[in-house]
Amino acid sequence: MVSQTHLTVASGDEDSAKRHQIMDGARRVFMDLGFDGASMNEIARAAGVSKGTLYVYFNDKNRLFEAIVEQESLDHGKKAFNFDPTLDAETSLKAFGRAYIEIICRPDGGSAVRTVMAIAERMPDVGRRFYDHVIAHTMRLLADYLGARVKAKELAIDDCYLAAAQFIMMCQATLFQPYVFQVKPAPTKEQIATVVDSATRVFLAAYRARQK
Amino acid sequence: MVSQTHLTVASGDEDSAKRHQIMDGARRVFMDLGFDGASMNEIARAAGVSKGTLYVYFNDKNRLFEAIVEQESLDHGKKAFNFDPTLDAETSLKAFGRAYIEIICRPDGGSAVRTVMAIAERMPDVGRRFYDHVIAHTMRLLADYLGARVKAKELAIDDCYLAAAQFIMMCQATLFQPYVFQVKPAPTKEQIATVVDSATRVFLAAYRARQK
Amino acid sequence: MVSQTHLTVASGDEDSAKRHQIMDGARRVFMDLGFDGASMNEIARAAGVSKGTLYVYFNDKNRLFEAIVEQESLDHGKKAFNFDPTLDAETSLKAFGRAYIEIICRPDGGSAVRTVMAIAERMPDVGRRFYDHVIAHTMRLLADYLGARVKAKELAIDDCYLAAAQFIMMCQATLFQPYVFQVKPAPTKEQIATVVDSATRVFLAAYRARQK
Amino acid sequence: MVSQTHLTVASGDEDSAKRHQIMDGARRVFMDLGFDGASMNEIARAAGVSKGTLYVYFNDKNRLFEAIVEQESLDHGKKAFNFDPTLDAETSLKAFGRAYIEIICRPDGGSAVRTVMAIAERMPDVGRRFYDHVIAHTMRLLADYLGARVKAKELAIDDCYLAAAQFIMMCQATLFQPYVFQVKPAPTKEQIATVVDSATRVFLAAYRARQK
DNA sequence: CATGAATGAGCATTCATTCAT
DNA sequence: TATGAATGAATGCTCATTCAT
Repeated sequence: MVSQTHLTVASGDEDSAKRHQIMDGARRVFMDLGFDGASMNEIARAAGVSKGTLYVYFNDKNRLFEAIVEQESLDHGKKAFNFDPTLDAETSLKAFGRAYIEIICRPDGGSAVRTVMAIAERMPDVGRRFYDHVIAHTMRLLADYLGARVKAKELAIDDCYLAAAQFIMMCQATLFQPYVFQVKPAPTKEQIATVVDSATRVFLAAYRARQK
Repeated sequence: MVSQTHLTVASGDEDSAKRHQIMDGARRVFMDLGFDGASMNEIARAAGVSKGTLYVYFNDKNRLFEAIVEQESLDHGKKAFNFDPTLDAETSLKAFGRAYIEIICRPDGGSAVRTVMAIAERMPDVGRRFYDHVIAHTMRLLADYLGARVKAKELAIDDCYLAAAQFIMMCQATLFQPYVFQVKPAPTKEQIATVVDSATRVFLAAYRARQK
Repeated sequence: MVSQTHLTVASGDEDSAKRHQIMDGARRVFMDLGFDGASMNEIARAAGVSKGTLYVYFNDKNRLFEAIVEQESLDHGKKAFNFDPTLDAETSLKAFGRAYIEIICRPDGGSAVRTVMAIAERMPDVGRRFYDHVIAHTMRLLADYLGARVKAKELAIDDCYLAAAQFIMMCQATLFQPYVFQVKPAPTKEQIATVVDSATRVFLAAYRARQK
Repeated sequence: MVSQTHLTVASGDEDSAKRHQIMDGARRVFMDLGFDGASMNEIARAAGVSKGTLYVYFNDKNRLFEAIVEQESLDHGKKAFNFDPTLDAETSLKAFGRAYIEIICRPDGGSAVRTVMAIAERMPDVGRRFYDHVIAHTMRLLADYLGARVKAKELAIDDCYLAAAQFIMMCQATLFQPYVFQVKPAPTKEQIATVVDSATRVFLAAYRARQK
């Protein structure tokens, strides 16, 4: 039995409906307005609970924010980018690239990155954990896959983690930054396909094992 | 009662010494603490002027912030990454890549990206202009250089802007995000060299024109 | 819907075990932290009941506090400082003085005085009743005893109530105020003896009947 | 030049008119309602300034309260109970006793004792300093005077400090406690005279040197 | 033009109280 | 009857902004 709030152990557990309701409202407000821009008043309104109730479930604004980022991280981590190590690189990279960009360029995806990045200086732990769970985690998954393809002699890569990062970054080219800086709306599937395909081409040109 | 001194132009010029003094102080505070974290009090202290004086030169906090981002954009734009279109790609790309990463991963450089990104949802114009002047501008410069090298038959590229973006993104791989999420300090020159060299290799593997 | 359980008498009796349980917890919290410093939450915890139950037995915080002060008064009043009107003054005064100081300088005794005094301006009735039941009551007991000794020709006193007050106040000299202002801890039995003995000496020097 | 507030050094010094204005308003509210009962809003209203201004002159509510108690202590300490060591005891004691009771039973005087006593448990330093500057200080003055009269062979006292405390406490008999518990209004001069005269009589009966 | 004292709306947080279960 | 989740008014405090000097 995990007692998570200090005084009044709030209705049931970490998984109470109210708790979810609060986190849902808070996520929207935090992601839209940033940590400082979001007021507990507005969060309460968005969540459809009273201000007091917020504090029954979360000790303070920081803790509420951290809980949301943590949740976001877990959700993200669960999106298993099902890498099949026996599948060929071109197919896998394209599929992964599309899925990845679709996630981070969805309203909430981008906002989470932006929101956490914004607060990282003042809440380094939050930044660190988010980076590790969301960004580095994905890179590690991809790196592992690449390692498998190296073993399978399809690819020739020295530093698989660096290569994974390169691929992920290339997939974002011309898509993520305009989106996060509010220059363009979320990219269409076609735009994503174009960029991811190009990234895949470049990647394979450099890293495909030269067959004899 | 005739109001003459309303718009941005206040006492004297846009270029008065006081104005610069204020902007210098404000830049430091904004970049360190973010828009919301920066208080006008602290800005006044950092700038060495009184709080009232701030409002003589800038109508409000937003305008002061916008002026600083604008200035930052211009400064950045002036950093002509002197591309010599006659120089070969490998040399040019490596030189550019290193200079670029050193800039965006310098404490203040990174903070500007982070700070503007953080506020982009609430101040879309600021985000847009920053993106255009700083990020897209650099990509266009690189794209133009790449175009020249295509013309010179050294490179074979369909979409030079996309290619430019790919290169710039690859240069950031494993460097910029850990830095901006406070996971790692600013990268050393050696780390930068390693990543940029690898990006260059990948890039050229894909885009070097096949000599007959 | 007939509301039956509104006034002070709730579940069962004024003397129900729950009621006592609540008052015991509340007394500790109120005396430690003062009226404003005590929160109903903490009182509920100290009493081992839920917050809601507090309101079943007491209409509100004020009423709970009043009930406790009343109880305290009654308890205090019951501490019959068994004056034997046939006993000689010196013995009786010393015994009474020691007992009295030990009571008001015990952590809880002093806290009650302090706590009630603190709130007296905002809850004059509470102050009045406490003064009457606790302080004046004791003075009257002592005054009555002194009256008996006057009748017995041992003492010569015009205003026995004033004399009683004088003795009681003298007993507190250098003991009660440092204690209540947190300058010194509760006095030891030796310190009490010294001060009470001195008070008795002064008192008798002034009020002992001059024997023919 | 004493800089007393941290950021904006408030208008001039510790003695600025505004500061006094705030303290005057705050004193009334604190003494009437106690520390917890007084809200900064009400204090601002009573002082005729805005809430923000309160915080320009005092870091927080505690500091404002402490400043007032300190001021009260100083004021009290300055009330030199001009003891002339050559004057006879009866005259001096009566004069002192009346002056003393008039002070501590004046609306504000009594409230200060009550207010400080009430908070002493949570702000021990405040209690200690008040006790030392106000209560013990006066006792020391009287004790010194008594010492002089002992030297002059008018009085015979072992422990002058204890004797001083006894006299001061006796003067309060039937006056201070009913007043502070809101049972009676501040005593009249006649009531004070009666009690002080009686205290003096008792005191001298015990402590007058026996002339041969 | 420059100042900095003053403002008051806004913030995060607490807590006495209510009420469905 | 007893609970404890939920409430929302009130609190201490901050800070962008104004304005008399």
